[in-house]
Amino acid sequence: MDAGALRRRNLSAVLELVHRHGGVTRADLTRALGLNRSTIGDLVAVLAEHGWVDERDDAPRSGVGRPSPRVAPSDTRVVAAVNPELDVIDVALVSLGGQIVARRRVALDHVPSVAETVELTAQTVRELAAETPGIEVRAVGVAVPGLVRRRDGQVRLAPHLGWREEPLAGPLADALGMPVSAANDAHLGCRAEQTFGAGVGAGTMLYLNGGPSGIGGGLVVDGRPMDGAAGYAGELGHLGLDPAGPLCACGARGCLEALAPRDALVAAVGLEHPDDDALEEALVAAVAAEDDDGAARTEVARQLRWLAVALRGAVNFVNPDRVVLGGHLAALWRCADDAQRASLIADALPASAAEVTIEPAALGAQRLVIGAAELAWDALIADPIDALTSPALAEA
Amino acid sequence: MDAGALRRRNLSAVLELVHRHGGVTRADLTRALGLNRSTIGDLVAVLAEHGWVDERDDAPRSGVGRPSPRVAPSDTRVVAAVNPELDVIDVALVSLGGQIVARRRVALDHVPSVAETVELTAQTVRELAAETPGIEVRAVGVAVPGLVRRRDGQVRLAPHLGWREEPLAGPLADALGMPVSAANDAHLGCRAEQTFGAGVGAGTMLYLNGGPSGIGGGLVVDGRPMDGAAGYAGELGHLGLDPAGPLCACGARGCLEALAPRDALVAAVGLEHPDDDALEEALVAAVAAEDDDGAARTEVARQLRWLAVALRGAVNFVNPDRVVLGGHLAALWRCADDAQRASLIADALPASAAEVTIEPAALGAQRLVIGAAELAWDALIADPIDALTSPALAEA
DNA sequence: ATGTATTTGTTGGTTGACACAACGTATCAC
DNA sequence: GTGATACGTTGTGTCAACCAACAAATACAT
Repeated sequence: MDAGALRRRNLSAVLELVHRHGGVTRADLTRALGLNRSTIGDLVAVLAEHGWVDERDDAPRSGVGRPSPRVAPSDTRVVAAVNPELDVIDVALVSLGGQIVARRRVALDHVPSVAETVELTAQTVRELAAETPGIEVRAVGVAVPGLVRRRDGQVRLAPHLGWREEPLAGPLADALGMPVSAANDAHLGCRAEQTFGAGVGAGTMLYLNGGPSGIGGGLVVDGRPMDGAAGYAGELGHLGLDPAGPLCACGARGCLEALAPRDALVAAVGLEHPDDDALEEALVAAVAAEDDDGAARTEVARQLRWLAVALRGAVNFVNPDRVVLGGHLAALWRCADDAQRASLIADALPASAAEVTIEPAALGAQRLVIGAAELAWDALIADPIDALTSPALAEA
Repeated sequence: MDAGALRRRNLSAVLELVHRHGGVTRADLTRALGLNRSTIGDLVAVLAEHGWVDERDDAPRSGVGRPSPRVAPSDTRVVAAVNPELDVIDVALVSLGGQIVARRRVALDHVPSVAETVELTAQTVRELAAETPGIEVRAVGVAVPGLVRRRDGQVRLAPHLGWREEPLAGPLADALGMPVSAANDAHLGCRAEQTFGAGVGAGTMLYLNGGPSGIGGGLVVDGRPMDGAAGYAGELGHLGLDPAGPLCACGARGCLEALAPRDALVAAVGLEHPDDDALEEALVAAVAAEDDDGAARTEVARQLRWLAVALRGAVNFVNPDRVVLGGHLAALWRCADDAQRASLIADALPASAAEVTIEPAALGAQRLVIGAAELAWDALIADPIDALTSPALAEA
């Protein structure tokens, strides 16, 4: 590691702190990084000069002494976040600090092909960029509902979209002329919750998300999101819990995903195609109702029991300090009573269970685009020097 | 990160390479670290001056050009590795590079208390150090058969030894006057296999070890051993696989550990208290025998099926590129036929299963002391500058 | 055997990043 | 207002790594 790498590392550390906190004072930076005031001033000056951060005088006064200026993310340096789904392509521009500065949901009347997705995405990103004067898009992150190979952004299998072995990041990078990364949507939901949601401050975090197409998740180890060998880590839906259980889409029996399906909850409350908020509301109401016939309450209790078995194994396995539940698993959590909540990790080894807190996801519908933006920011934050001179999609 | 930290980091990187490879040429170091020849020369000179490495002229000639001297670990700088067990305390001195330079197994006629363990260990370390002229012991690592809190080396629960909430690292550090770390034995077996055994080169590795007291394990993420929030990660024996299964010692039903116990294999081959090698030999023979009555073969097949369920879930969860099996699980692997071996991950998601290789552990009976030594080396390698001036237990 | 190409170690000077100390400035408490 | 506190700024110092030139040691070709 040479001196240049040292500079890069420190710039990266400053940028990361500004990103995670959405703005910090220079005094905070000196304390957090242990560097000299003059060095921090130098680092911030470099970043400000290139337009990555702005220095403002709006920091809250914290006590006696000369006030320290706030180093705030610039809203002219953004990444694009993309989330293709069944009937919509969700595109957003996200600034340092995780703020969504522009967003457009492109409605579709059919399930998009990869080629269509690439074209519509590129077009939408260009349009959004053109609408905001002075903005520069520097990278793209894509959240795909399926298995994505991290190193080249190849979609291995997205059953929902009918995609199989389709290159995605490459063509989109060609179309937009900037780096593109892609990853699994649940992974990126985990990223988002970790950075800005219910996982802030967690060291080792387990994230489980329940959606219409199954249960996915992510794992954070020592504050770093874990990808696994190829980027498929976190598929918690396919823990085998019961050899006598129902057949799962994956071909095995008794997967968590088959034992606690979202569909069953939807059916129990008698709704059609509710979003997560509507499902949660209906479930909480149904469980709370005294005159409930019991279908919802029974199904909730049943799914909670299986969730407990899965969590017992997973908590023993990775010893997390936080577990975050999203999608319909968050709905289960919200309508569980205290005894049910306690039972979720009651059977885990006491030493591991003692240090873990369970929380519902906090970011709601913005989770995936924020997570995708995190993915795009990764490389830029890790190597700000290269990014300073890299090509950008400037305003038209 | 200041310039001093840069120096520390580079010294650490050199030391780590020398450690992992048991000696490398200076030319290798320049290539691996991307530093200038003169810088490498300087770094090596510092380490050699303080006695951590030796420069020798015995490097294999690799081609034209001036030969590069080999930077080899010195065998005078060692750490102590300790493994208390039911009837023995295993103590070894291990040099950089993982070479055991001295070892003594202190036999006991009863299960030792923590106080006895501390005293016997301290005494044995001092004796071993006194036997070898010029040797300096700089740190201690302890492999404990139980749950150990990493940050302070407190034994939470070691049922085998009857220890519960016993401080261990602190008293031993006081007795020997040097830093002491302690961790779970399966964790450290994982460390050893990762660094010097079947896990060399793996990025994400899953390690499962089967022993008389249950099934433990460890997880390596991006080349770094994962501890979890408090150091209890890797307890793979308590994945819940069958709600109708037998009761486990942990209180839950259908844990892997209860479904694939070592005892059942021992009983099937009719041995009494065999070590792992004897068990493996007997199992392989029993399964291979044509006139086998089937007890061993049936039990092996049954355990392999449960192991497959556990591996399916774990492989889907963490997407490893390598799975290493130790203890009686290695014996299972060795006597499995090709179809059985393939079935171990046949049910995992194809994308994840495609990249994983399964291997039996390679290090045998030295695994735990080597792993414990790795633990002790950690801090020294991470911060060689401090270690240069730290107190040492020199020869008497 | 001799010369040439190749690779590496060594040396002295240069560069770059951060630390340090002194000073200027802004706020708070009294 | 005055002192205390905290912080930014500036010029100088220090340390680690780089670089270029040279020397040394080997392989290979003739």
